[in-house]
Amino acid sequence: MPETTFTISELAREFDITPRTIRFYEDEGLLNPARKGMQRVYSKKDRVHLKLIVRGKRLGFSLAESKALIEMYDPSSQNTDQLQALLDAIDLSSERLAQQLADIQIMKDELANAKKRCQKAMRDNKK
Amino acid sequence: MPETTFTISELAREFDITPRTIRFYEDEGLLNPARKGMQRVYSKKDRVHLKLIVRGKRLGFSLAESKALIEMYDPSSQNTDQLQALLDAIDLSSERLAQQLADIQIMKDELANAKKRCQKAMRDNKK
DNA sequence: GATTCCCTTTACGTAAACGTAAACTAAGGG
DNA sequence: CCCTTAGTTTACGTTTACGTAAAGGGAATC
Repeated sequence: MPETTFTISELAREFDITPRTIRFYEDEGLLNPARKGMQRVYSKKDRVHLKLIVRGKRLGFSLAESKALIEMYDPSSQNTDQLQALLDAIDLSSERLAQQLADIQIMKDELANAKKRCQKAMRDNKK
Repeated sequence: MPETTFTISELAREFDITPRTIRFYEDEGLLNPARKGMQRVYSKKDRVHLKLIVRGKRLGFSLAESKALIEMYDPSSQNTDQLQALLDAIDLSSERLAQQLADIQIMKDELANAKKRCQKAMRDNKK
């Protein structure tokens, strides 16, 4: 059976962040680990949420945005208005990702050009 | 002949930021507009740089990173060591973009799933 | 039983990226 | 000549996302 719970430092190591950071995410309402006495005990679900936060950070998402993403995970037990708001939020996030995809394509092209110019400059330097 | 220079408020409108923000980028060394008396006069090149900054922001780049990207634009007049450092920086940025590309793909899938669950929950609510 | 870890809370500090307000200048219109 | 409309500098304020002590609890190990 694979490990089913995690300590704070295990997760910190895995995601290359500090325990302080993980506790901060909890303060901000993005995580809700169980407790065994005083100590936090993280479930697989908590780990999934943390993974989402870290991935969001790489894409420039604020913690508030990542929090919204986490809340998209369990749409049950919501009334119709909330569900509609969720759908709208999902569409908004999708648009943002599409924009980022386009931005990345442009940047990749520009970096490729920069690389060529750079290599040319190096050749010119040699002579 | 298309417009060849721009005022600060023109650029602010175009990129949906404030003049304060543009001046701040100048303070940080990311822009170097000409002056006509006291007023800043932005060239097409300045505009390209600003566009790069704004795109970088959408991808979560810090201003320091965007500054580095701008400096990749003109690799001439650099010695060999600097050029090698530039090439390394370009490769690093490319890796980062590749990671972001993968992150976006995962997020898109997850959002699609969330959307399905959400729509299902709405159907269940109706009944 | 003292040391060593790993965990905890509380709280002040900090860097980045601007926002906001004050006080001023310079150009153009009525 | 006054007013309005950009633009300018200077400077302090604010939010986000943590960093960094300080002070301590609890279990294991020497």
